[in-house]
Amino acid sequence: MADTYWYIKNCDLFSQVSPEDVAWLESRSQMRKFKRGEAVYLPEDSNDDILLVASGRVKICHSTPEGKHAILGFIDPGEIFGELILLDSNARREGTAEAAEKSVVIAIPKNELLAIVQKYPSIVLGVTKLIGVRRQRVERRLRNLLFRSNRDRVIHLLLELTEKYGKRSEAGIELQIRLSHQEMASIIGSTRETVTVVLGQLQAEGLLTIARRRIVLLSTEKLAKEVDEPNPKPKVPDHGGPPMSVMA
Amino acid sequence: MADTYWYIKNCDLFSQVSPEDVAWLESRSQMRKFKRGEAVYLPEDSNDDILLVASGRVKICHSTPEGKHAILGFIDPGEIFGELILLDSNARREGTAEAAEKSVVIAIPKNELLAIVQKYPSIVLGVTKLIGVRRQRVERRLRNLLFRSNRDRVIHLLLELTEKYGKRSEAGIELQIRLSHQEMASIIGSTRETVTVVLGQLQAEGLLTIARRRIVLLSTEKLAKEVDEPNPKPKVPDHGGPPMSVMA
DNA sequence: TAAAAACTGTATGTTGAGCCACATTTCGGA
DNA sequence: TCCGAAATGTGGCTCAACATACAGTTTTTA
Repeated sequence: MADTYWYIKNCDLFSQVSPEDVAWLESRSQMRKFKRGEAVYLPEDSNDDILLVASGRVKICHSTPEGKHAILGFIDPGEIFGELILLDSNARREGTAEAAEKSVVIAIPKNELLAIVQKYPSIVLGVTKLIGVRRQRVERRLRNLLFRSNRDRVIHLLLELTEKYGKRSEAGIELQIRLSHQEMASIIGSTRETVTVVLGQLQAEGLLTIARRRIVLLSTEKLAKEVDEPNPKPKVPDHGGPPMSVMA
Repeated sequence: MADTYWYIKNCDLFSQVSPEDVAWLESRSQMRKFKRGEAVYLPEDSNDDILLVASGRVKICHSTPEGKHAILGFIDPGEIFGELILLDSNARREGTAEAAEKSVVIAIPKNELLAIVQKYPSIVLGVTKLIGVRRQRVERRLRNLLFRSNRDRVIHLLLELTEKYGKRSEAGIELQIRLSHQEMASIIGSTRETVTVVLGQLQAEGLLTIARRRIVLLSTEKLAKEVDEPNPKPKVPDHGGPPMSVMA
């Protein structure tokens, strides 16, 4: 798998690692391709790999036997997931990961990664920060679920997506990610129908427009005001082009 | 503050640290006492300390302006909290911490702690694990909130408390922690009245008894079966005595 | 490009659990 | 030990959100 070099190098976490070590790590890693909807790992997997998204997008999910479904988060290119098994040797994965679209994932064996970590202690700090950031994200999600109405959670989600996927366009801020109502519902802990209705309301109120499954926010100020949050800035610049990570 | 030595030494995280370094760290730390209900920190605090519970118990909370209240977790003696500010220099604390009972808290200045960490890299790993464990805990909480009914969440809470505070007694397993219905409600994201009702039901069903605000679980098997979880083992041994950390 | 699959829009009945109100019991501090 | 404050027990009302159902639309893929 000679080409994964660029993928691994693209991950911020490994920016300090020498090309030789990256090459070594890559030679021990596995590249896997997934179609949209395919499972990347299951809870019962005894997998000892840390996973890196090379292209596409992976979602971390939890489901119940009764068929309820929750999405914990998305992993974009250049980001790793399944990182918690670095901490605990007998850890099992909780939940599942599935490809949100056609994706390439690099599986880095835990033990070889630990060897590299020995040599580059800065990686530990990076991983710690990553885990911390994700913990804060989950806590925020929990707060929203506890304190906010269904409608507010939709608005909140839209604003959150703005920060990561918002791209300024003529009409307003367009979200560079396509989520079905069902997916949004699974993120905010609601139902498909409710999301449909709320989005319809917001559109009727002139706060956004939806065309061909693309959401354009017309006034993030008004939306932000409604849930009493600071107005987010879109991350994706307006001079075009997909986010860097997609280039790989 | 010559006596904090034992407190700091009591924290697993610092078990590797030499007595001299512990003494130095303690000399830079502050001991603070709190009455039940007092705030240990507020979100707006620009505090640069990591906090260690010496005795008592601290709860991590979030509240809304409208007066809703959620409890994220409890910190028992020997455990640290506020650890996320180690990761990000400009991090603010989210939420608040308040003493659940009369408590003594050691405030360790971030910078001095970082100096010690330099010398004992194992601490980083410990902190990382701590953050990871807490993240998993929040994720579990999130799942419960998303997937389970109010009743099941109460049961779940009881089983969770069993693992940390359960003590086997003649009648069954007694929880060595006293929580008001309001507090339980704040933990599971419900209301005081609902918790009252559910506990009443469970008592009527013969699954537990409540006497003088002490909960005794009569059949963890049945409870566990109802929420479809493995039957938890009580952590506190039956040969008496409070948990070690209280001895300090 | 056509058929199949997935997604969206809307309406209608149902219900879990929130909120309010108040009586009663228990606790904790002086 | 007593008293005020806090916690508990119960009932009733209300409503947000879920479940169900189905028609119409868009997207995917064969």
